[in-house]
Amino acid sequence: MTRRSRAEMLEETRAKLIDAARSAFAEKGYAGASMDELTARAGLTRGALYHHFGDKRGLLAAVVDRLDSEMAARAHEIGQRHTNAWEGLLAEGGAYIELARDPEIQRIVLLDGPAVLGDPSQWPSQNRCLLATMTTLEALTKAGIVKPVDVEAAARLINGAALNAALWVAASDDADVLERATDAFRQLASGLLVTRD
Amino acid sequence: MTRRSRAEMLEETRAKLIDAARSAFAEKGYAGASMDELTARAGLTRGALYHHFGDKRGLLAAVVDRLDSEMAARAHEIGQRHTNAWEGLLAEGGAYIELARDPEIQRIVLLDGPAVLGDPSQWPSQNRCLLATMTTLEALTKAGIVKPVDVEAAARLINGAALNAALWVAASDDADVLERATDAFRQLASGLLVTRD
DNA sequence: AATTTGACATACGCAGCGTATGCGTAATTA
DNA sequence: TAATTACGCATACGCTGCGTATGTCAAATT
Repeated sequence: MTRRSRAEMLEETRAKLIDAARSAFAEKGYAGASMDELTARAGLTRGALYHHFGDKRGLLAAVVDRLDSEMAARAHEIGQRHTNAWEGLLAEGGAYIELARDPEIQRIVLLDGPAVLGDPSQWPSQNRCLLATMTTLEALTKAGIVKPVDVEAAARLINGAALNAALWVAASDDADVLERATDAFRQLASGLLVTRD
Repeated sequence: MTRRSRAEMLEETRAKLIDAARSAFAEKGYAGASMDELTARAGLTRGALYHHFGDKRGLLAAVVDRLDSEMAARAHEIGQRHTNAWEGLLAEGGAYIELARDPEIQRIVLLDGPAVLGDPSQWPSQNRCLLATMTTLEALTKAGIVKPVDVEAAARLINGAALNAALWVAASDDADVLERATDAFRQLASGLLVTRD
């Protein structure tokens, strides 16, 4: 049996709670998820929860922060794969659309998150996805590929469009909706280009 | 004293409840609003509420439907003011951004609505805003001003971008953010044009 | 005039959150 | 190493608030 320090145990408990909350929130939604059941499933009680996260909201914030990081990392990595920077931006947007098809991300980050925590752009996670897009856009303007635009504004609109599209894609069973959404996304984004297509 | 038929009373009660719910949801949020307090403020009890709307969710749906209609009407009317159809579309988008600055619309339609009722595109109101945008886009493509695009997909992305921008504008105190958002919106939308600017 | 319908009020039960409190073990100090 | 403190977590309690079952009375129907 490995000896475990107190700090290690603490981290493990936090992780167990976040994991349990992640599935519970995804399955039942934030309001529908019971803290009693959630903590019990993690082999703990509500006591642990309030000790670490203050309240139910705090737990959601922690879960959202986790998911937000994972999304940004994956999308940015996909964008990096492209040697062509412009194609990279498009791929990044497409990645958001695909990522947001994940039921966990939809329910927690896109639906319950904003309602409970308020506007995403004010989240302490600083909306890493947004920052990633801004970085990419910045590089594209400096390279003269994209018109000199307000980078933050453009990034927000692009992300908003992509995430909204994702909700649409996810809600419809039609298989070709994903393609329709990505196509339209490319067309819209081309509005930022210096030269067309 | 005017004589009132039973049907008139019914409509009046519904209206009183919807009005009360509208302010309550806007002020405290959906979860934070108490049905007891809400109905009492309207001079009624929860009995009336469950009789007319089934449950709390049903009441929210009714309120959202109301707001959705109002938004679509106002935005479309603003769009119609322009003789130039393309400028009309841009104005319509701009109108959404401005409309969504209304705290009631933000909180109820943009934040709580999706969380409680699910993806807006599945709402029974059929998202009148979306339909309005689609109609405008359809006309523009037929006129050869806009590239032949998937109208529904494009409309969804445009609306998503606009509504997201609105959340941003509302959350920041900066006065010039509204202008930055609308400018970026125009640039993005120009991606749909056959010829540039 | 008798009966039915329907719009609301009243009453009840139960789930679930937050807080106050208690307990035991690991860290700290001497 | 013995005594004390700190802290991670469990237990216990009260309160709010939703949904439902039931009651009531006036309007509509016959």
